[in-house]
Amino acid sequence: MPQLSIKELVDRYIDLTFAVHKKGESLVKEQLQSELSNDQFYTLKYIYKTENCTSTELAKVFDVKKSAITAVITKLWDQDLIERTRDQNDRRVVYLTLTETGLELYKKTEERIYNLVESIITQFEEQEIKQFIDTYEKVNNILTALQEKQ
Amino acid sequence: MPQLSIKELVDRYIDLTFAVHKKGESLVKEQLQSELSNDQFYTLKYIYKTENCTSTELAKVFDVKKSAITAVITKLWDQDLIERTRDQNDRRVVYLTLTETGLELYKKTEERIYNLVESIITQFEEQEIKQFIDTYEKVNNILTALQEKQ
DNA sequence: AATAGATAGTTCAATGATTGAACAGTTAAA
DNA sequence: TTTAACTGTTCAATCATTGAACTATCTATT
Repeated sequence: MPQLSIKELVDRYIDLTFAVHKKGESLVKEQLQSELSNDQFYTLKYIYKTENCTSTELAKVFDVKKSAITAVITKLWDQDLIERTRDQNDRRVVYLTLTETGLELYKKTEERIYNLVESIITQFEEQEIKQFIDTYEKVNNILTALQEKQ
Repeated sequence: MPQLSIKELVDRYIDLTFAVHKKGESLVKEQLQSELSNDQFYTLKYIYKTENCTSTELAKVFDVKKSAITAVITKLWDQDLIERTRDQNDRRVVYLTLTETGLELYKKTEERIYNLVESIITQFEEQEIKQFIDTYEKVNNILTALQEKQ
């Protein structure tokens, strides 16, 4: 049995990250049923999950300029899906939260994504997928460290 | 020690796919040093790796309309990075290949990406990362099957 | 052979997303 | 108090993507 070289591992990793992401995005898109774009969904999700979420933070996480975030936010705000609240101590800062409508739409679509991912994950032995996600988390930490060195 | 529920696994998986992809894209972008956009790089890569690559295939893999691919291809073609060759048996079909310049640029940037990914992968025990990539491959296969059902 | 339908790829106008630069308002530091 | 830094917005310019119409070609049916 031939030993797998580092080169082969690297190649497979690069190809897989691309392929898995593309297919995932396309399946997520179906679940959103044109009510939201993928990016709009991820934005709602991030705001929902994050205490005191700001534009600056979103710009960093989504890796786009702040003016792009303003556009995204304004579009969601126009649809009454999110609220903007000024920090009373630092009046430059605007906190983003979901409105009731926004929360409802988020929860509804989130559930569809959840079901999709669950249907994938439950095809594995618990031990295998748990190990996978643990390693994935380590990869994420390594990437974070690499980025901060920058 | 509390048992990890499916719900927690699903949540972590969803968050990780998003986070890892964003950070990866941002690090790849640095390596490309504004000579190519990420999508241009992936396009060159796909053409390089694929025998008899066509627009239709690229549109499917990148999940965009064929007119978008025409735009991408034309831009690379303008820079003399790729060639278009008509199939002599079916004259509707156009095959895409890298020019010498395209191949050179691809190889140069590919090497930088390779070094980046290698520096991540070699932080793991070989057994752990090998297992990770095997499971990743299975995830990819499941996604392919899901997409084909569509 | 003649026709109709499917397929590969392109064109082009319209739409959307992202950037870059300038800006207003606010805070922190010297 | 002045200066510098920071948060977020505006707006014009740029770039990517779509949708529809189109050309050229091939396949299947009669």
